[in-house]
Amino acid sequence: MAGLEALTAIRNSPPDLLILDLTLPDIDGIQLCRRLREQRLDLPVIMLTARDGLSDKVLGLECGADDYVVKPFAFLELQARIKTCLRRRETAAGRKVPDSLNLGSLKIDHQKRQVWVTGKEVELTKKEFSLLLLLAENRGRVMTREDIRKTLWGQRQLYSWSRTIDVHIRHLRQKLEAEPDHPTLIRTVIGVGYRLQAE
Amino acid sequence: MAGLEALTAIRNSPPDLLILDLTLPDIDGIQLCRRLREQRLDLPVIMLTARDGLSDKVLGLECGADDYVVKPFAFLELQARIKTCLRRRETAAGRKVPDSLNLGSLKIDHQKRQVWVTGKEVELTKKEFSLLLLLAENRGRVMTREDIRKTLWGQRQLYSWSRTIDVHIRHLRQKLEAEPDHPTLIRTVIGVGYRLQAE
DNA sequence: AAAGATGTTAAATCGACGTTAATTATGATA
DNA sequence: TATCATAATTAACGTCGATTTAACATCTTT
Repeated sequence: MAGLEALTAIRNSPPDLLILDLTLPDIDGIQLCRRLREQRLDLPVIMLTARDGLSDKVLGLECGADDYVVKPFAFLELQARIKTCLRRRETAAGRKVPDSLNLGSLKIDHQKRQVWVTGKEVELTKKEFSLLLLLAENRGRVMTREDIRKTLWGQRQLYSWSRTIDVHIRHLRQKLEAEPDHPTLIRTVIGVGYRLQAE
Repeated sequence: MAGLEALTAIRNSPPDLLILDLTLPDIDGIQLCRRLREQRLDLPVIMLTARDGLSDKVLGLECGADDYVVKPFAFLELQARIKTCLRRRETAAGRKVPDSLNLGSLKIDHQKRQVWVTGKEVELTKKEFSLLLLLAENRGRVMTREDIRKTLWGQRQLYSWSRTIDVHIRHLRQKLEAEPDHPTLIRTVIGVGYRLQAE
């Protein structure tokens, strides 16, 4: 399966774990992994590759993979690593990540990537959803523009003077706020960033 | 350090991450790791070992280690794996303990960038917040105008005859003091600077 | 009282954010 | 591959609040 195809498929029905070959036809595993993270799809990823070079390993892990297995590998090892990954996710210290967030009138389903406001479903684009999720996961705390840039855009540069983030915020407000021009949910913290009002 | 010793030390003050050599004097790394897990000490563990045998790897991961690095290893790889482990922890476990300062009636939450006086939230601008934070972090001590200039303005020149700092102090007092004209919280130390009254 | 330091207020300047529409990128479909 | 719809980004400008300046007042110390 090609990388881009995979990305779509993953979004539509996220698997429990992803084993990713570093060499895919169109975009490589690292790119794919990065994209996943940028879109806040935080499923466990195991990188699988023939390359043994150190820089590959480091790159693989840096871009957000959870683990790395070099080909040729023993199946038992892969199996063990898969187990570890899944266990980690589950136990993640007992508090498993709830796949739906309820914040007053706002409800977010992490897995299905769906959002409701006062019971009515709202359609968000990819970027909008990622942004909302970031804010929601850190509700109450201010997310600086820098935080947002790093998380949603990663390597690909987004210049600091760009108004892209503002535009997405605008769209979110239009879709989520009762009065988009007097936002109560997504607050601006001038000179710093945005904060989603904690319920 | 021997394994049993370590176990006690870890219980007493759990580190952020554990790098465990598989070969320790009394009980080996795998044993130690198992014990940790039995005791619900869920800190990230990276196994470090000379043995490259498959069964060791599998054992290591099975017993609850988060990752496994074979000696001799490149420091960069270890570094990358450490990063991954910690990142995973951060995102999985969600929020860390917020570092909030409590100074009598004044409460400051660094993370949320919020400030309360006698339980009521007070809105501060960026400069006001930075200034307050500087004073609060050095409460009891006098911050000279020089200190303040260096910290809040850095390179960018702010002439010594400028009244900017005073104005910000004024604003803080208006927002924080019971009687802004008779400040008790932010005291002036003439000829030197300002001091935030230690609790 | 004089000099130097800080306090105070309002006005000027500056910069951050908001907003809309146009443009470009993306991805699906034929 | 060409086409089309939709999403993401850029450009351009508006608005408003934050920060700084200016001018003068008041306090402190000698």
